[in-house]
Amino acid sequence: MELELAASRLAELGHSTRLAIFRILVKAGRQGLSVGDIQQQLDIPGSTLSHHLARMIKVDLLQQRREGRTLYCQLQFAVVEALLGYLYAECCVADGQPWLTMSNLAGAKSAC
Amino acid sequence: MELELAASRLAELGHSTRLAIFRILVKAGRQGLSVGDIQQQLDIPGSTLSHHLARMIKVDLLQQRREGRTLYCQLQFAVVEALLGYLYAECCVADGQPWLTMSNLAGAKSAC
DNA sequence: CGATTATTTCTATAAATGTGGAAGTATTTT
DNA sequence: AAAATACTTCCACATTTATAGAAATAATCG
Repeated sequence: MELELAASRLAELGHSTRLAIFRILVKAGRQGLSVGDIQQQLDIPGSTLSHHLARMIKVDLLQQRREGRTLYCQLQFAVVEALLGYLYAECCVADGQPWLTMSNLAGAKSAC
Repeated sequence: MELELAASRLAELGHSTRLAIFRILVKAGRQGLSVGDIQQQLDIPGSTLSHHLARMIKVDLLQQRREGRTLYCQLQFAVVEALLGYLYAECCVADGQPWLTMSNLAGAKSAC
């Protein structure tokens, strides 16, 4: 992933409402969650939510699929993985040696 | 790190100029790099660069230290680590099992 | 078909952001 | 002390973004 694309995706994650959506959708897993359910969890107007979802879709962070009159949002897990991979790659080497190691992350990750 | 703080930091990384600064400063390591050197690498007006640096400083992504008339910028590596750790933690579990594994990341990381 | 549900698109508006020239500040040099 | 260097702050302006009500679209139900 090139810098411009990574930046545009990070920018979308860089908003509290959208980061909250991201969290909800990670938890929801591959099958996703309906817009209405997301709205209920966030308690924001539909048009506002729709705006944020559209932005995330635009940069491929998520997808929607329709089932009847319900729209389900699913995270594009591969894209998220690529984005984190990009960041991680950027953080590979500082002072001539890896500074962000797997175990550093594992430490942070252990909190979950 | 709470959601609001993480979002504000992601937002700062979510701009191509600032993400470029981030890359440069990772490479520069702990001792950092002067504003002038960053400016030379990016080829942008000083006032614009200063604006972006100020934003990154505001969310603790970087620090400045003065040496004579030169200001050195250093990444706050611990903060970056915490931010990535937060993201990883959020990505821990999907569909009742870990989906972003260390080896997934290692794959992405191997590109560097 | 008309009503209901689910969600988006339209529209307006306020606030934040990005950009860069010009002027100002800090520090060193001569 | 004046000049030079290294930046920042101030300012103005254009663009983007966030928010949310109202109207429109899509799909199902009675």
